[in-house]
Amino acid sequence: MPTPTFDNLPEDKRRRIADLAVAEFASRPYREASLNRIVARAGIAKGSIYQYFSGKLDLYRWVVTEELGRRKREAVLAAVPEGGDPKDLFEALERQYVAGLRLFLAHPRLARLGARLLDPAPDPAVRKLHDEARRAGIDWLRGALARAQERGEVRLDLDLDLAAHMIAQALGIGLTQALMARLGTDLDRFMARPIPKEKVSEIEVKKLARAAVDLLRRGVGTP
Amino acid sequence: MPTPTFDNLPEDKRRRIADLAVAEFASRPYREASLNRIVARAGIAKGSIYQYFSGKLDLYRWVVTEELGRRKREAVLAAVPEGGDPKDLFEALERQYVAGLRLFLAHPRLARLGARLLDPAPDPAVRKLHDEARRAGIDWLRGALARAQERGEVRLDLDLDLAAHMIAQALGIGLTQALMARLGTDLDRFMARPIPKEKVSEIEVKKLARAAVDLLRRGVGTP
Amino acid sequence: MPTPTFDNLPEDKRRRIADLAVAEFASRPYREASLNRIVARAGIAKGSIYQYFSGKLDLYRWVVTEELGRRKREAVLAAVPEGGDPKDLFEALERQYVAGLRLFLAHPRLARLGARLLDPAPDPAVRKLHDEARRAGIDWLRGALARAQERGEVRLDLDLDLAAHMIAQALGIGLTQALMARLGTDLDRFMARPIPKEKVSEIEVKKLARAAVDLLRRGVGTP
Amino acid sequence: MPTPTFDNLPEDKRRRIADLAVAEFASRPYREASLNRIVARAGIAKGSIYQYFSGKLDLYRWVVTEELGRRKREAVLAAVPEGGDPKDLFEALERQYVAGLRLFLAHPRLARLGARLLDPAPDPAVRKLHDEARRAGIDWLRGALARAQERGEVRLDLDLDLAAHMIAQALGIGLTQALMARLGTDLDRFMARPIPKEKVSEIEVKKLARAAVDLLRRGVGTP
DNA sequence: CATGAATGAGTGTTCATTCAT
DNA sequence: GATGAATGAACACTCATTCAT
Repeated sequence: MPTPTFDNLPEDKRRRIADLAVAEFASRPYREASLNRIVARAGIAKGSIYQYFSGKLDLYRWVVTEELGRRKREAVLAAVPEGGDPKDLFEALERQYVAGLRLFLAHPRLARLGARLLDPAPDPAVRKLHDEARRAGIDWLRGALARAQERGEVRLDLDLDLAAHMIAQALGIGLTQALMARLGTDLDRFMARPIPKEKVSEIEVKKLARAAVDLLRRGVGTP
Repeated sequence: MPTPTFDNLPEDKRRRIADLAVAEFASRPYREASLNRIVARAGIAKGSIYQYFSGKLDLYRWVVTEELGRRKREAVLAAVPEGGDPKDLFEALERQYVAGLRLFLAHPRLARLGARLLDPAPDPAVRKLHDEARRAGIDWLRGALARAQERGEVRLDLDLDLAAHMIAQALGIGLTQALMARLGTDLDRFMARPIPKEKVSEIEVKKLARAAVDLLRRGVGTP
Repeated sequence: MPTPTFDNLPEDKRRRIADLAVAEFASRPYREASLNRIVARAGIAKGSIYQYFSGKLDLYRWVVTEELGRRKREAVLAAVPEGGDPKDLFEALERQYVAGLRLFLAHPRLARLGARLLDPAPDPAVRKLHDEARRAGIDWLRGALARAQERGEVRLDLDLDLAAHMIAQALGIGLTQALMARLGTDLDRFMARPIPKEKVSEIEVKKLARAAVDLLRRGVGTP
Repeated sequence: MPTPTFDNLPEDKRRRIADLAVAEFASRPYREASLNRIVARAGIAKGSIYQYFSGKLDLYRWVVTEELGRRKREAVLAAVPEGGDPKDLFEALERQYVAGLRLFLAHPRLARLGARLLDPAPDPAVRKLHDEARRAGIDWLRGALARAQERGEVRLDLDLDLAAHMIAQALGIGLTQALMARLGTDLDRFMARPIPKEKVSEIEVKKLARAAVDLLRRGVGTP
């Protein structure tokens, strides 16, 4: 976690460092990501990054928890206002995935970083971090499914564990990949030429999220 | 692809090298995987690996296509005999995933390698390899869905593209992760202490595959 | 020097090896030239080259003395018949340089190899070889100058040693470079796309040799 | 080009590295020159050289342009004061070559490096560097000849291109080789036991340069 | 508090040569 | 006589981290 020194940094410097770190860790697995590149691009001294964080791992941990989490929350909040409370789990999930896809379109690097966070890492400390993130996602989803089951929205014979794992993958990565395919590109080309910001995509996004959640509703919902 | 030199190697030496290569590439992303480690563990000279393959990429390509492909095919074939032709897409998928989970239990490293094959790589050549593998999987699945749709097994209003992407993720990674969770372990701990080879798992495996495909059938099948 | 084994080789195999060796040693300084490349391109076994020559140095020595020498002699002989004996040193030199330029145009690799033979080499054995070749050239030229001096074709106050060194360089490399410049190309581009074989060059070659020797005649000839 | 880090180095360390780099690149063609050797002799860590230069090519480029150029300029300046403006091209050339020979006697490695700079290199980037250096020398010489021609110092029917190429070779390499021969040694033996710094050589040098330029004057000068 | 020089282990790759078959 | 597998030293280059200033 960042030292007070980092927190006291001028806002723009702090932002620059954070953004470059996100970009670096998004573009390569942990080990291959390079502090050298980050400090060089940020225009700060090599030693300085060690004044802000205790090392590479510390910076990474901050980036994938605090920074990524904060921006995810912002994205979800920004998407909430449209209509009151969701009427069931599926509507809630739909909203969430719309928010996720929008975040992805606007800040593909964050989405990429989120995806990296899920795959297994050779380094034990990093692996632990990733495992925890993955587990947290699954746990939240299973909890949501359980509560929906109690409300009668989800069929009683569903294997919640299994469903949580499948849904997490299907809607986490599967959905964004489907969106990429629909836009006739792929994740990497999209990241290279970031945001056409077309209106089309907004409609597309909603349609996609709806179709995905529809598939889900049939699969796990009460008949 | 391997040189004749490699093909002419004594069977046990060739196997040792192949297995160590699988293990190395399974345990780390391409860039971090180390030829040094492979040759050291294989007890061969550094230069020798270049007698067998034209370089790291060549070895990797062989490992993830030929070697991984061969053992996948073997696993699927071994699982076929149980009962005649599958009666529909869902039964076919169920068999396939049973075979996949068995392969995973017996050779977790291969499964891991298969998973690595799906995530994006910084190196362009490697990325291309991964992209092709991913695309091939998706394409096969979409084709299967389309044929099933014609046979009336899949509802007509289904977005095949979206479904293919979601199913690929849900059943590829999601399923094995669910299995790990069920066994009270995770991928890495499982790999470290490889095969309890419990009978339980065989039953578990079938139940899991059935439940997963059931979810699928409701989600995409004709009502 | 080649073993009897090499001499007994079928003509075409021997030629193939010789030509590829010339090409390789022409394209890179000794140390960088690769036996691996030669045997690979010749389609012979790695060990075979050691049946023909005692090692890299031996092959190189043969290539730059026997092989290069033989082809130079052939070129000079081919150029002789035009007109009887040369009437003085300058006419003799002119003929020789015409022959040299023609050889260069027809077989740039040989010329290149000849040039490489002149520059200093880090390896002591190779350096010795180069030194001897250079010295031989200089000595021949000084001898020719001395004889011409006795015949009254060269002024008596000329520093023969100095003149020999200067002429060797000026007409050896300088002349071919001037030719390249005239053809609007350079040595490397010319070697890559070898022989336009234009008639123009024949005239150009004679004009160039004549102009060069004219310069020489004024510089060192009797007034 | 060197990083600020290199420029900020203590003078003696910087000089040590520069001199060792000159020595290394002078003694071997680019590819064979070894950064390992340089750092080992300089007593610095392998990584340090990459703090000073972006890589081998960068170091080489600096050595053959900045470092070699600077010392050449110094040598020429040091030779200037003797007598006012040169009265014609030939006197100018004579002065220049005296300066060159002196530089060579005092710092044979620099001269050697300069010679290496002229011969063709397998590596494209290095070749480009060498080509440019060679072309610059030829162009300067042709320009000087053209201007002298206008002043009536050079005969009008001279082929300037040809002459420039020949003179460049004759006086560049040919002259120093003649000097070596005169001193009864050769370039490599001379470099190994560097500077007898005999007074003889000063006289010898002037005589040699004069004789060479005399040859030139007759060859290209107006009758 | 910022700086930036120094480090040394690590990477993939190429090479000439040997020698048992 | 031909083969081709094995070798290990050498190469340029990158990296996270330390620490004196």
